[in-house]
Amino acid sequence: MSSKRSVIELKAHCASCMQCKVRELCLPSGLSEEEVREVDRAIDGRRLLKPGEPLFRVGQPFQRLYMVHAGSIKSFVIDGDGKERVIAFHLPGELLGLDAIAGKSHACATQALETSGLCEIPLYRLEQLAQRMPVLQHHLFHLMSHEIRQDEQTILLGSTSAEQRLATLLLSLSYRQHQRRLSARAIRLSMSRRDIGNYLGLALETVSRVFSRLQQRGLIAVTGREVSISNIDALQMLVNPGGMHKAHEPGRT
Amino acid sequence: MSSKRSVIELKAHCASCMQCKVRELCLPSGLSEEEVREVDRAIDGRRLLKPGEPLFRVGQPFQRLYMVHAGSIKSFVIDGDGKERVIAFHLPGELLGLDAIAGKSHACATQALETSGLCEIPLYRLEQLAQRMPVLQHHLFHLMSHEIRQDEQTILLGSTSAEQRLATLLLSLSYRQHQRRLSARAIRLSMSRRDIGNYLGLALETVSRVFSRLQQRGLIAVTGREVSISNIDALQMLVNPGGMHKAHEPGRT
DNA sequence: CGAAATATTGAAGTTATTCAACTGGAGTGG
DNA sequence: CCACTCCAGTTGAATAACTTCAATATTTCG
Repeated sequence: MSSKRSVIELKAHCASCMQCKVRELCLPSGLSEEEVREVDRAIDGRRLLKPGEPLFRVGQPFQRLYMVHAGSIKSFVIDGDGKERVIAFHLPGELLGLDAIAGKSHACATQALETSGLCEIPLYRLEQLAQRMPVLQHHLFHLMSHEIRQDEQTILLGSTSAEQRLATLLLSLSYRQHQRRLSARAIRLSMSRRDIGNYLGLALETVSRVFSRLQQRGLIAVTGREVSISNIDALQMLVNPGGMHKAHEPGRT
Repeated sequence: MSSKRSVIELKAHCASCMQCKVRELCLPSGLSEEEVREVDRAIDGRRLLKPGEPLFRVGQPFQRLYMVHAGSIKSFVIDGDGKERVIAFHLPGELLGLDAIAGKSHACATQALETSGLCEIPLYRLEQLAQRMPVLQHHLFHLMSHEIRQDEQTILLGSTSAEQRLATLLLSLSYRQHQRRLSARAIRLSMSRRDIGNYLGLALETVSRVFSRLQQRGLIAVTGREVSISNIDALQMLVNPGGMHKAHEPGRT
């Protein structure tokens, strides 16, 4: 049973913040050993999600934040026509639920794209800790600011072509893998073409066509959900013609 | 001199947080009188901007947050082709610069759409105060969460039609005016058709055409930058067909 | 292996963009 | 006070981009 094996793996990796791979991106960033242990104690649960399993739903009362530990998660809403609209894809080290602090209940739903592990942290515990730890308080502001920055990047997709949108997504995934010490060239997409379309505001057929076009032009190599970036500079140029400065600092997805 | 008169008005209104009209939306929200006075003392300047005047630019080192006190502000970036892409319009009571905490420098530029007043608050002062005032700390998280929520709403525009996009903007402006105890029906747009297009990801001609179409169908009445919403329910239906529940809680712009 | 889900590709149809002409109001100067 | 200019906005016609519908291929998984 792959699920059982995953649980074991998860327990091994996620037993404590001290050994966590995404520790630097996560809440403990910048804290002393003792402080990390305190944060660790504030975590009131770990969850393992199977592919497609929901984490929380729209309107569900907000209780805790979730840190992605492993795997990947999509957040989305369902519009009046019943059509899904993806807001973001979340990778390990990214915090979920930040948009729910303001409204007391979740504004979007979340679902695992693959087997994923998450750490659960009640907000009130976090606020208590932040009250005593200026570094943690600042880091929380930092994390939220980062989220805003990423969302702004995503907003800008609205006024770009289909090719630019997909290129932006690929570069974002590439950059975030790189941040996590994974290959910046080889990407395994955990989401379907439909999810990508829903995220980028394109029909899934358009996504498929753009993949083909980018491959034909030699920018990427695609095999199903395996994408290899052959010419990262050309992709950058596509996203931001008149490339300017700025070596590498795209956004989340 | 309209500028001089505005300065006087601004000084009168903005001299202290205690009498500020947007106090409930702003930082003092939920604080005791004494605490409000402390926040007031943390404000290290007020600025008056004339129409079109920039507040900060992309890449400018981040130093302080700005609270819109009066008027309206747009935030935007310039892409590689030199084209402007508007990220948001900000009304009184909204905090600017939150996206810069993470990157140490501003990710977008800002500019006044009309004569506008702002309060400047250094982040480090705010963090110091939040360290001593749990309510303020929580309110800051709340404000940032709200910003994230709004940005998510804006992201969703990417997958909608031109009509839905414009309707969403109008409803957002309407709601925010309502929040500020102004008319929810009569809107005076402080931004040009071009700005609206850049924000919505549409050509300015399309914006103009959609205004005309919505007017023909009796949903709104348009006279230049004066827009009156005639049928708010129909507008809601346009944005969210299969209207569902949810009386009134759209987003920022 | 076979069924179901996912992905690709083509052709027709829709929507929004672009280019271009025109309107109307605000401000300037004769 | 009117003519002139400039800018914002509107409208039309042709074009380009994306979507939709439909058929086919491929992968996944029980």
